[in-house]
Amino acid sequence: MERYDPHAIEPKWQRFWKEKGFMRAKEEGQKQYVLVMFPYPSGDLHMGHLKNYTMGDVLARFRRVQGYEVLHPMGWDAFGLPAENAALKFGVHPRDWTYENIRQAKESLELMGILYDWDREVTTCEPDYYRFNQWIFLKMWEKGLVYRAKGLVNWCPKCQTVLANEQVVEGRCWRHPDTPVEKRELEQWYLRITAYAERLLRDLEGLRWPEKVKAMQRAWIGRSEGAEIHFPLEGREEKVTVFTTRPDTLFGATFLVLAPEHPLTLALASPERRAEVEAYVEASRRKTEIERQAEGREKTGVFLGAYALNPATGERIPIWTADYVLYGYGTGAIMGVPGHDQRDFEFASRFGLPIRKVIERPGDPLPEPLERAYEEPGIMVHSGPFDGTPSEEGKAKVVAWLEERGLGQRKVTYRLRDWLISRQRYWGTPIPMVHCPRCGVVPVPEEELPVLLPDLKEVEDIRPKGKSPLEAHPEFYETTCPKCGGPAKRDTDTMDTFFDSSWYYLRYTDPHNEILPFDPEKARFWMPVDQYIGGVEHAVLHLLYSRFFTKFLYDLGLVSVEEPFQGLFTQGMVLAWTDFGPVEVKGEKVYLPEPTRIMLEVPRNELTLEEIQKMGAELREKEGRTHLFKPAVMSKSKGNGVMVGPFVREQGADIARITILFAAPPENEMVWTEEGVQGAWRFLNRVWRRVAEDREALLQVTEPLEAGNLKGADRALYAKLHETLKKVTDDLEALRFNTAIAALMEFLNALYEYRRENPVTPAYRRAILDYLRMLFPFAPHLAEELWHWFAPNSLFEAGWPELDEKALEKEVVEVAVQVNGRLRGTIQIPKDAPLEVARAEALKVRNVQAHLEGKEVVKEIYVPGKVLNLVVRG
RNA sequence: GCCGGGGUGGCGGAAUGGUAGACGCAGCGGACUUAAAAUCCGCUGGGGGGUAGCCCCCGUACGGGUUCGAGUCCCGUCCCCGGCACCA
Repeated sequence: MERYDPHAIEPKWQRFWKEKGFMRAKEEGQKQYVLVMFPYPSGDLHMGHLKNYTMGDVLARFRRVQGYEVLHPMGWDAFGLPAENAALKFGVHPRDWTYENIRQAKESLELMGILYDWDREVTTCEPDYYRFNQWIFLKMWEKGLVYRAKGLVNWCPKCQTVLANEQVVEGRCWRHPDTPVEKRELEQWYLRITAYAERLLRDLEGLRWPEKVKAMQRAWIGRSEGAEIHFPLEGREEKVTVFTTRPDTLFGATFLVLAPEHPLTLALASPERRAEVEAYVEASRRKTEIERQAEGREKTGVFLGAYALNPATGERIPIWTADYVLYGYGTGAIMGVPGHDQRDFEFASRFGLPIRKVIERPGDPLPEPLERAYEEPGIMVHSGPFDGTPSEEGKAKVVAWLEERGLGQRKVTYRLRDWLISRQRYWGTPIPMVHCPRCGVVPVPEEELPVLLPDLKEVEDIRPKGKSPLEAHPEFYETTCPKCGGPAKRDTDTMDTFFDSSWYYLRYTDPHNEILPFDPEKARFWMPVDQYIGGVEHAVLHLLYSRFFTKFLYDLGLVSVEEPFQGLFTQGMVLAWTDFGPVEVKGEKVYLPEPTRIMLEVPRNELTLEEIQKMGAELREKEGRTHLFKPAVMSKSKGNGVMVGPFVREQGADIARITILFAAPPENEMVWTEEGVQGAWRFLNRVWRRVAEDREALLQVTEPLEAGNLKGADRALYAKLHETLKKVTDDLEALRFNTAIAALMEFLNALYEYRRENPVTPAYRRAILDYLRMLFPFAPHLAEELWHWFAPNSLFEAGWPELDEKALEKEVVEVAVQVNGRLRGTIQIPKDAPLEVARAEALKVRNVQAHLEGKEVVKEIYVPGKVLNLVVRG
């Protein structure tokens, strides 16, 4: 008998599938769009990268054999900083570096047996693609969704470019977690995503997405209902408008606070206070987000020397500026209600401002003076005509009162900001705009697209310098104005690469279209993506932007759906045991040569054994020394990645696939281990041997299977086959790959058990062949090889086994017998046996008898096929 | 602090309100082998009892509750992971 040798069979079937084009997608029949977030091509791939694509491949194959037309495409998010950085480091052009990486990645994907419709490959750095970035940008411009504005923006000193709000994480650059983001005053391009805030929020409801991701998007959009209230100024015509969610506390507003950046802050400062106010504004502008946070929550601020009037009480109240008020939210100004907002309370306490109670706690009156702000609902007091009103009702009543007098109005505010898309970098899509000294900003006419990214040959040309590298290239920016024909200058910034990835899934539906980004009819056929698979790190980046783009294109009539991704699955990461270096162990303490921050808030170089255990780490001997090992996310920098090429060449693609899929539920983290690989190998080898040992006998079975007339072991095997089929099918539908494989292992055990006692029969033959069909999505090479021993066609053509519902109906079932809810035995009875039969059978069980001894049965609960519970007394 | 998700053997993890621990890893015992590997068979939550077939008790973070019956539902508490965080 031949041995299972993955190396001998895998390349053969990979070539076969490719030649046959089983994954070529056609617009006919029932469709399934299976999509995995396309990668940034960064080099050789390790198993951490491959988990996603393996999951997508399993699902795509499953859908294909189920009979769907499946769109399972792949492409490359090819613009971006790493290519430039590599160019700077190695002196190679970003394009060459990118394409070499794409070549390597493709090779890894093919080695794993992951099949795509490569005719639809999309690479975002190609002019054929990015010309439509420019096209979409111009359409947005036409619709008023693109604008240029000057303001304080986030600047990453490492990237040497501005960032969108979504790309700032805890005050730091998302790509450089060690680098605080600075603020700069710049004029930049924005997309008006805020115009879609309400729809982006509302349409989350219907999506089959993880609750976690929906919650993150909701929080990011940050809708809140309240009111804008206008406070007249003392001695001036203008008013200060504030936003509040608590109009019911208006009578308790004893001061106003403007954000330092608010235009009125400097304008309102009195001559005596001016210097101090200016200094405060200047200081807060210089502070990074990180520095602000480092100061703790200690409130700072200065009095402007100006006063406003509380529109409800007519009271004269002071106006301050403080950096706890954010310019970007609401109106950038608040009314200070220290009695009922803890932040205002702290501010008022620090600066001696009056604190007034205007909401009373029902049943348990608040102490006076207040010890802290009372923020819960209550009854309005000291509020003139509103006294006695419950505060929740008071909100609407106060707003109505204000509206009647023209002092304010109801208002819904969002935290979402417009998307800053300019980037001062080379390797991206040029922004198709021209600056004309006479006509101002003029869009490049559609027929002149694409605005080509010039091919900069010198590394120094690419290096970011705090402004766009293209700024140094007159051959690029010198142009004529499309409107007046006079000399003009092209915009030299490039687009955020998230623009590229915001519509790539639409390009797959029609990747070669030269006139439009895609044919609306083709998009209509394929959209929406039925199952999207990717990392949770894009919860408020790519996934939000893509939803925005889809809605925009929907409004243009180009897409028929308002939401791009019906189903979303966020997979867990792949970890590997990682050597964190030698350590010294003394008693209960472990000493590291350098301070570490693995799992610690503060870096330390001393750990206790208990801490090590708690963080899931281990001490292992290596070359005569003790090393600290701990599972860590596979990454190039840690050098702990199991590389695809070498692994597949030594062990095999199917083994890698099973290892990844079986180790843990796909949404969880998984640790790649040698034991896991061993287990996968054992499983597949067992499949091989089961089939190989019976190969000749199976070929000799010619009589057809009569499912209705099976007896004994054959009948049991057939029933188990269909139970397994149901389980595997359901699990695949829900992407529960680990339990699907567990069911396949269980059935394999049943096949071994069967053959210990029984010959090869038609029922057994059917079980083996259907088994291979079920195994196909998971371990396609092995399944295809074994299948071909018995059949001339491919498993792609064999289809998914049809479920025989009748086989699931057991005639004899095992029923648990409980006495007072505790298991005391089991009985075998016909499926539909009445209570009398079940009771009679149960009473024959000795252990049940023992527990009924001398007791009276007062109640019998019988769930046919499940349980008989005898409730006794005495 | 707020929001989301969790807490089940030595480990990864299974369980539509109905026999907790499927499947696998690790471990233990046996067969085969000169030996090892591989493979095959068996055992494997904790405690106790019995010559044995087996039986009993405890057990899904903790405390209550609903129910004939709770890992699953409800209330409260603790802990862990992830996200957000001066958003008025």
